[in-house]
Amino acid sequence: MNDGKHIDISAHHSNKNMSNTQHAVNVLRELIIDNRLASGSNHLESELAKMLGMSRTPVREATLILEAQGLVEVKPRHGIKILSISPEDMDEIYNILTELESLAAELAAQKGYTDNEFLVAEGAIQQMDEALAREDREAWARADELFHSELIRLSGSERIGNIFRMFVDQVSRARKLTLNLRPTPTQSNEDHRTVLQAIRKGDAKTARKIHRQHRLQAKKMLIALLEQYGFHNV
Amino acid sequence: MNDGKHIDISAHHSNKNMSNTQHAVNVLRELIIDNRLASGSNHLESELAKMLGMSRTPVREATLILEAQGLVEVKPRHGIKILSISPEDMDEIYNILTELESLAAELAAQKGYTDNEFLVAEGAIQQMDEALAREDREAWARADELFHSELIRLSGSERIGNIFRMFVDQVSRARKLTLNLRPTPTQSNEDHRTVLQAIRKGDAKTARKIHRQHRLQAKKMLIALLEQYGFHNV
DNA sequence: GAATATTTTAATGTATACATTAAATAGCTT
DNA sequence: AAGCTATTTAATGTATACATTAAAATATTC
Repeated sequence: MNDGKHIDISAHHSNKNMSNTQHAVNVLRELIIDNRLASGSNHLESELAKMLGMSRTPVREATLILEAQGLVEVKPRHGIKILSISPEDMDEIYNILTELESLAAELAAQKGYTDNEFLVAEGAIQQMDEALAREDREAWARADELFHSELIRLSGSERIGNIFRMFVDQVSRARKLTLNLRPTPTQSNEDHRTVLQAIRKGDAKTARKIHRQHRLQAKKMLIALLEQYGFHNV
Repeated sequence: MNDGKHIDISAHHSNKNMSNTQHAVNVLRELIIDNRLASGSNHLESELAKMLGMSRTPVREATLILEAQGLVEVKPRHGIKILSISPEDMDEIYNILTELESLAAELAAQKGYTDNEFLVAEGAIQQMDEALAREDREAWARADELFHSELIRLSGSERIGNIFRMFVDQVSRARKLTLNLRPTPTQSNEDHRTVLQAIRKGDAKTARKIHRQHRLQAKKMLIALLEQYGFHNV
């Protein structure tokens, strides 16, 4: 069921004090969002266990956790399926992310943070500017991710964070795929600046509104790209 | 770690063709949301396994799934902890439910459903009226739940549904607790009618707005009750 | 030869034995 | 007796053997 290709699973995870189950979750998650375990592919428990150098037990546990996070589907006699994402899935997920992030922006604005709480978010915006200036899209994407997760962090809601990360993982492959197909994201940087400014001023309504528009715009663009290039299952 | 009290786990689940793991998830979930496994209590794997009449393996798998759904916390040497809900948690969860349901209302309105698609939602509203008339709060709560989950169903989004159910489960005990403490929910019935009317007319904006207000109002009332009665951990 | 019944196979589901390890306890040392 | 160390204990974490079962392969019937 696998081509036997060697897969480097050393990853960036210090296996120290970590159960095999947790390690399996981390490694499999990384393999999936990096598209090294191809979306749509099926894998036997024993295959994954062999690959990860452990027995089936922790692998089974890991796949159940990953299933709860929407990354795989465990189908009794057909192996563990790496779920793919269609334009319709993107629409669904971005709708949810839009709501969660808009809520996060609103909550962050209501917190009355002091200036030094925004250092990371500001840094992210600056990195985005710099990346854009030298046309480094990878760097831009990393900074963009940082800004968005920082926004979530500033909301102070652990639960929003959990759901957010879950869905960001689900769309990760599609995001990477469109990174070099999309137009230069100048508007994004502008939007982020405006949102952060509103949060800083405690203007929850504006923060919410602008961020919402920002996300809806991104959704529209991404889905159009996926459809234009015929990516029906990423 | 348990008082040994007999617990009826026959539940309403036909164990037919269902794995022990799935069965354990269903039974434990029900015991938790019914408060028969007290919030805050800790339980050993072996204790739960004995209670459910199966080995530790499927119980372990079940607890991992329930942990991913936010109902328990698996703490290595302290057992499986049934998570309790504070007023702050309620605030967090209701904020998320508000966004998800408002989104669902908007999406439902955009679907252009025909009249017979609203039969269940209408039935729920009617049941709520009847329950209110005879002051049967249990029946009212059931019908209210039905209306809300029907709204989610009408959104057509499986993912919204999954997250929705997850958080509804998490607040279930608090909800039951406040059911007989809250004022007569006449406004709720009115709101539901208005939202459904907007959805029927395809007025997404209104559906969203009214439902949002409806939920924010409910949140405020519930949290006030919890604090007023000193329920810091439900 | 197509359709059906039977056997085989291979994967998952489950129980259990064992390994590991954090906490509790007992035993020293001063 | 307080504080440290060693030992014991009990729970989780993991591997593995076994049970179950869906799918595949084979045999059988007409």
